[in-house]
Amino acid sequence: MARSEALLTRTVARVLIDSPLPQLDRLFDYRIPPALAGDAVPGVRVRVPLRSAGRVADGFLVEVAETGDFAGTLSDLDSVVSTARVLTPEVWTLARRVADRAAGGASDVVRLAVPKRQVRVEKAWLADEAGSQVELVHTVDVPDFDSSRIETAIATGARLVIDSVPRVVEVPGGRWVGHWATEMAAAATHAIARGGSAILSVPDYRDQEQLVAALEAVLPPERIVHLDAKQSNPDRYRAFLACLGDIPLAIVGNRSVVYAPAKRLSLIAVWDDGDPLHVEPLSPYVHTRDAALVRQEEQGCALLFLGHSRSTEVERLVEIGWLEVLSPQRAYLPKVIPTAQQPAQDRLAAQARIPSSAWREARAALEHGPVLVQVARPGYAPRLACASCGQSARCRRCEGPLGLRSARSIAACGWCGALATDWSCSHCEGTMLRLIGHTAGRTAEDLGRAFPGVRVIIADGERPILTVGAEPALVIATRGAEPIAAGGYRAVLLLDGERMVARESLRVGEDCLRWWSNAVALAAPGATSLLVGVGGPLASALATWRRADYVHSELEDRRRLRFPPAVRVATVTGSVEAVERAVLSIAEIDRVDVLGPVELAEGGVRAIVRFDYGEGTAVASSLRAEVIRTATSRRKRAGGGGARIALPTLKVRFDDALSFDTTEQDSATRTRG
DNA sequence: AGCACGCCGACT
DNA sequence: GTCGGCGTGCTC
Repeated sequence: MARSEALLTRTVARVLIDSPLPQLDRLFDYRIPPALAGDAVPGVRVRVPLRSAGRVADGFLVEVAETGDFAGTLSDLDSVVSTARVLTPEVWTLARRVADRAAGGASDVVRLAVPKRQVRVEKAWLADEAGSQVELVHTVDVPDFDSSRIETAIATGARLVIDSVPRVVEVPGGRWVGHWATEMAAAATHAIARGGSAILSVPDYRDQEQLVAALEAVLPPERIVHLDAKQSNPDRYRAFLACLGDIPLAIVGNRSVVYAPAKRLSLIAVWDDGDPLHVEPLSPYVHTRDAALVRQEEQGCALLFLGHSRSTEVERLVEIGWLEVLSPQRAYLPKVIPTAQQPAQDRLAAQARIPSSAWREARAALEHGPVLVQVARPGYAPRLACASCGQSARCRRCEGPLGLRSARSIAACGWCGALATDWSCSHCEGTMLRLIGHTAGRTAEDLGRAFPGVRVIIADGERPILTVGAEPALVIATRGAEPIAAGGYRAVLLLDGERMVARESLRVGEDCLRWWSNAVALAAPGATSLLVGVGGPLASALATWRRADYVHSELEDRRRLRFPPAVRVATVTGSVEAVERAVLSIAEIDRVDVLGPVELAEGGVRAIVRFDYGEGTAVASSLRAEVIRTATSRRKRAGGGGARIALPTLKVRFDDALSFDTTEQDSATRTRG
């Protein structure tokens, strides 16, 4: 009796409206009419009236309460769309926290977390209540690692960085995969054997294929579920609903899999967090790494970052003690030799610009099996450099890259907008600037001709190839699109290092190290990798395989210059007045500094705001308030004549890895290959 | 976004 | 007198 009375008083439904509008990004209270009391439970999809009768909006019922915080009279819930409780409390909390951290809307995150409803799929799932029988799962030791460390991590909810073994291995079924995939799969068996689920996030489908192959070797098929963008809507929804069931699963997918409604989540593992595909391209642009960190904190599950190299973000977390490093039990040192750009003796090799030592090495290796040639992607934007020493031209004030807004204009800083009027080179004191254009890419035909009589395989974005056999072949691949060779490559040639290093980006160093390390990890044991035309600390970091030392010093530089990830950044874009007000709203916060604003070619301006991690909450909530204010109050932009263009409203983007780069090139070509 | 409310110009 | 223009503001 007391129970039904309690039920009767709990008649307020708190609802998240499914809308991208920032001013609707909060909970709305509705009365639950008695007829809906049974179905109106947290997590279900609902329809609610909004503003006026007749107008209904979709939403999610987030909680049921006795009283709301709304003073006026409540409207009635219109209907409960279905009894499936698709927005679990954990995922709701995660979405809210992640959105707040990025000054975005929770429903934008929920839209990534909960796929579009598929009525047929949902009905079938609701009808199939009887839990199917499941096989017992046996744990598998994490190869080459102290498995007890990973077991303990999963039991205690620890956070680890795993230096993956740079090898390829054969899994039952004859598939060759990266060793990292077997590491991740083995960790998942430990989570599932303890009765918990594992979320495994990889940047792209090529990685996913390897991981699924590794999982199939150690788990029964009904324990593996994938959730990714390439699936059809019904498949995706079916996989999503499967996560809600009682059976612990290995849930595999790309970036948005971190929001999967995993039952009793005990592990999140992220492969290669430095890959830009881990950045969500939709607002609020949350990185897999950040969502995973928030979710780990919230749910106390274990968190693993696996990679062949380390991002500066992960390095920072290691240095502040948030992550612990786990290395293989014995050191795997791939043989990497940096070679100078000396001309080849062979005429055809010289024409293809392959140094003689590299050519000899490849020639010999081709007797025994496949050889990988990694090349850069075509086409980088031109940059400004010192005319005498060739070093990239940097702003005297903030170290930003100089660029030309138009062909005849004066050089200006891409970050702070300062004009480079009396520029002089910080390396050689030269005062003349020169525009460096693209270097003609070496064609695959040129490369093939240098090795007459050898089969040539080309792998890039247009010609994706996942695997090649063990027989001799010259495999020419753009970075990131390298196929896996059965048994590993007999030699690896990293040809375009010089061009990759010349890319105008804050992240060049760590990116190059990641591209090269991932290619080197495809070599057979004992095979040589040659890094052509690159010297200095980057080359020696690769040759000594002490990549963490390099990333450490890179992070030191960023600290000195107050660049991310030593600090956090937010880009604020919009009309002059809107950006001005937004910047003003955070001016009082400690140690906030502003670069710019600079004018944008598309109209409007952009400022970059820098702040310490500790001030993130304050900065995000102030900027969010400004976004809501600009969206609500109609901008009256008379201007006299009536040139009232649809001015860009205020946009805020946190932690954009590219915000310090002038070449937006890579944002357009972010997909691999 | 939509949609209502509100406060000034030319209409039966 | 009032019908309707769109600038302004709110949505439980």
